[in-house]
Amino acid sequence: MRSVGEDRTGRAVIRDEALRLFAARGTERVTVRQVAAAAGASPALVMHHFGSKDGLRDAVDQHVVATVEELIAQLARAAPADALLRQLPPDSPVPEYLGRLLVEDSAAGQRLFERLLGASRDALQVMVAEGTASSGDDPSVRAAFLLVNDLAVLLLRNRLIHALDLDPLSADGLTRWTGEVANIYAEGLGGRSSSP
Amino acid sequence: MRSVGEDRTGRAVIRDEALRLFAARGTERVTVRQVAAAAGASPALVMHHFGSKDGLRDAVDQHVVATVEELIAQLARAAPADALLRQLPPDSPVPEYLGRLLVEDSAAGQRLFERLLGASRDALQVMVAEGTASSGDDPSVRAAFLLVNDLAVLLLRNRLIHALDLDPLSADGLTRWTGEVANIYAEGLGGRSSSP
DNA sequence: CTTCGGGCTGAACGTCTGTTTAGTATCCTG
DNA sequence: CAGGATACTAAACAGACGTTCAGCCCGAAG
Repeated sequence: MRSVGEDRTGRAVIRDEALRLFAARGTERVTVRQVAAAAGASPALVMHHFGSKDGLRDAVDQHVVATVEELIAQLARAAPADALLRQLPPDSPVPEYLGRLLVEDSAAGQRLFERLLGASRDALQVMVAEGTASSGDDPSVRAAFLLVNDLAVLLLRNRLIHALDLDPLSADGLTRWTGEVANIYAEGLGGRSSSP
Repeated sequence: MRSVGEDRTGRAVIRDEALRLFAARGTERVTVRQVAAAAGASPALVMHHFGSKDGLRDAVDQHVVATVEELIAQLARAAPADALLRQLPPDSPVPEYLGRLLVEDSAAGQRLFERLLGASRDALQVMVAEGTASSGDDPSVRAAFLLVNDLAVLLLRNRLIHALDLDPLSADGLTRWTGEVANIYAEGLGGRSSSP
């Protein structure tokens, strides 16, 4: 099955194609046969490697979570979550899959969210120590607010692309978005514009 | 099929039960047979009233969109989107369904998002006119940011419930959440606590 | 009373699903 | 070279799915 120039194992090819399809259409709307066809394999091979469709989904989950953990580890501290995404190729299916993972009621998604919330808490504490932020009346809620604001862009990316004609995860979009966010976080909604 | 004290039509019962199930599990994971059973009817009756499962989903979409439009209309101007949700019963399936509607790639969801973005723009302009906010360097992005921050709570509600042990849509949760948000919007992240 | 039409049902249909099975080719290992 | 694991396939299976169909029940209209 593997084509000549291909260095991934057949298992990895199937996993990657599943990731692409799951991200684009959602797990439920993608069949094992479609994954197999996209990977140039037979449905039975998918079962051979992953045991079941659930097993395939678990493997994709695990792969995406590992990718995200790696990104978090690279930017150890105080880096805005948006910046993480610059490290992914612009057509990566990871952000969209991540969105689905976080919205669905899966154990993997809940675990990941709690991990991210911890990272958000840490980042906030660093900023407090640096004097660039206050921890607010309710530090847990403040950290959660900062996190979900970053994640919202992921979850509503397609809505924003069509409504604003701007992909908030493109280079241009990221600049405009984070610019406005930094502005608000610095001085609140009332703050004078940075270019008055 | 209608029970004695029931004043809804059979059609409405099916639509409401479908809304409940779709909100909880997602459209794909709910079968026509499950909706029919929940409504105390036969699968064939669902088809009789809605033509197809897609027709049922369209009817639910339309009903939810109408509910939301009504809420928007009631609080004509400058009210935080969170406050809208106080008007719904605490166990209403509408917020969760709304979240799914906005995340999925449906035309209805896109239309609704654009409507909400318009409302957010209007609210921001009102605040600017009142002098309680600046329109920022990029008013469109600023309005979008404010909107998706409100929507993020909807989309990640279940994650927050489990991670913080706090439902941001409960009375208590809404107070804590909006308190922190108001704090940040008023003075930015660096602003001194409101109860020092 | 008859007729009509909408609410409603049980049973079936064809299709698609995830999965199993039995078997072939390929490659490493001893 | 023997032999056993591993990668892989075609074909079939059982069940669930959305949907269709023929017909029942019952209140309203003529």
